[in-house]
Amino acid sequence: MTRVTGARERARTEIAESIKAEARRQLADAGAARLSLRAVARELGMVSSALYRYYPSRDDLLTALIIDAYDAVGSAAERAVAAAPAADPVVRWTAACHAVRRWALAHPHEYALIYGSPVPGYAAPEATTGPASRVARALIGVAEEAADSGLLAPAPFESADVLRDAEQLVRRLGMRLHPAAMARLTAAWAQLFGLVGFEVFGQFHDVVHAREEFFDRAAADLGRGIGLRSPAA
Amino acid sequence: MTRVTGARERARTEIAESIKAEARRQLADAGAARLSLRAVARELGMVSSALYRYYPSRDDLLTALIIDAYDAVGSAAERAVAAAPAADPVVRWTAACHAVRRWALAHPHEYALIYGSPVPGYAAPEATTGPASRVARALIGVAEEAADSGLLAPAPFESADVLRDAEQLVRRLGMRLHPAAMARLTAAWAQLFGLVGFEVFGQFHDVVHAREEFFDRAAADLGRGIGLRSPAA
DNA sequence: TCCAAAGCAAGAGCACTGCTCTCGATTGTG
DNA sequence: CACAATCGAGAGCAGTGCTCTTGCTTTGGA
Repeated sequence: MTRVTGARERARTEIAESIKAEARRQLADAGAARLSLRAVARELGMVSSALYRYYPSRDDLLTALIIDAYDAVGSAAERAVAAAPAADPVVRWTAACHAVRRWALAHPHEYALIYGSPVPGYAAPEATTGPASRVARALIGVAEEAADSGLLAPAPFESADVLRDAEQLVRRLGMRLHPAAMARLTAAWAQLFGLVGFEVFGQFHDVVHAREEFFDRAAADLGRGIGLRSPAA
Repeated sequence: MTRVTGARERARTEIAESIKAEARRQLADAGAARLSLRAVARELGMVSSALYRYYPSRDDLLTALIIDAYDAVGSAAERAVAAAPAADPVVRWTAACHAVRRWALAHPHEYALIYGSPVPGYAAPEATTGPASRVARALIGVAEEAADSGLLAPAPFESADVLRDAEQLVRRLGMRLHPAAMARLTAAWAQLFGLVGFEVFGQFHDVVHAREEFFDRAAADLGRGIGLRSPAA
C-alpha cells in the first residue's frame, strides 16, 4: 500500500501532516473556535499564505481534524470491545461506552468538534461519514454477538416507519442486526452521547460528583434497555 | 416591581434590549460563531464602540442570549407539562420532551449556544444556573406528581455515592423526589438531550427519517425507564 | 543535458473582527 | 445654573481568513 513516492510528494505529505499535528495541538489547547491558521503557520516557521498550499481553507483543515477525531473515538471503542470478555454482552457494551467517555474527557475539544455544535456554515463532507460510524458499528457488533449467543432479549419498537429506517441502516452498514434492536440501539447511541456530552460540556457541574459510577450504571442500563442480557451464572 | 425610572435609564434598557434582539436575530441566522458586535451595531445604526456601553464584551452579550435561551426552553417545557393531561405521568413526561425537541428544532443556533460545545474560554456565570435548571425542574415535577399518585415504580440505583449526589441535588433545588428516582432522572435528562442534540446537529442525517415517531418512542421509554407508569385504564 | 512547466514560499494587501481610548456633546441632578 | 456623569463618534491596535503577485526551486520530458 505504501507506494514509493518522489521526494517532493513525500515532503508534501510530511508537511501536511505536521500542519495537522500543530493544528491539533492548538485545538486541544484552545478549542476549534480559537484555532488560527496564522498561528499554526507561525508556530511552524512558515508564512500563513504558504499553508494554503496544503489546506485550501480553514474548513478543510478542520475536516482533516474531524476525520482523525472520529477515527480516534472509533478505534478506542473498537479496542475496548475487543479487550472485553466475550461472554457478557452487557460488560462488552459498557466497556465501549466507557471507552467513548474516557476519550471524550481526555480530548474535550476534539469531542466538541465532532459531537458538539457544528461549525457555522460547515457541512460535513462525505469523507467523514465513514469514520463517523465506527463507534456505532462497534456498538452494533456487540448487539449482534449477543443475539448470536441468545443474549439479546427481543425488545419491540412499535413503529413501522422507524423499523424501515432501521432496516435500511443495518443494510447500508453491511450488518445484520434485527431492525427492532437496531432502532433501540440508535436511540441508545444518541443517549450515550447525551451522557458523555453533558459531562464533557460541564452540564453536570454541581449536579453529579460521582461521575464514573453514575456513568457506569447509566451505560449498563442503556445496554439492558436495548435487550442485552448477561449470561446466567 | 416596575419602578418609575428616569428617561435616561429607560432609554438605556430599551437600547440594551434592542441590541439583544438584533443579536438574537443574527444568532438565529448564522450561529454564535458568526455573531459580530460590529454587525449588530451597524444594523442598529450605531458605531461599534457605542455598543460597549451596554455590553462590556461579546461574551456578556452572549451571556444575555444564553439566559434568554435557557428561559425559553424552560418555559416551553413548563407550558407543555401544564397543558398535558394530569392523569398520565408518561404522557406528561413525553409532552415535556417533545416541547424541548420542538424548541430546539425551531431554534437550532440558540440550542447550540446552551447545549452545544461551550464557547471557548467562556465560563458560565452564576446568573445562568437558575434558568438552566428550568427544564430539569419541570421533569422532576412530573416525577414527583407521579410519585404522589403512586405511578412512580421504585427503580433502584445501586450506588451510595450517586444517591448522595442525588439527595443533595434534590435538596438544593427545593424539591422532594426520592434520591434513587432523582439519580435515574438525571441520567434520563442527559439522555434526552442526547436524542435532541443528535437530531439538531445533524447526526441523524441518513440514519433516522421518521424522526418525530422515533423520538416519541424513545422519550416514552426514557420516562418508563425512570419508573413512570401510566394509570391502569 | 537542457528547458519549460509545475510546485512552492514569501510578502503585500483586502475586508473583517473584538476591543480601547480620546474627544466633544448631551443629559440629569445638586 | 453649574457640574459631573453618561453617552456617541471616530481613530486606532492587533488579530483573523483569504487572495494575488513575484520570484525561486524542483521536476519530468524532449
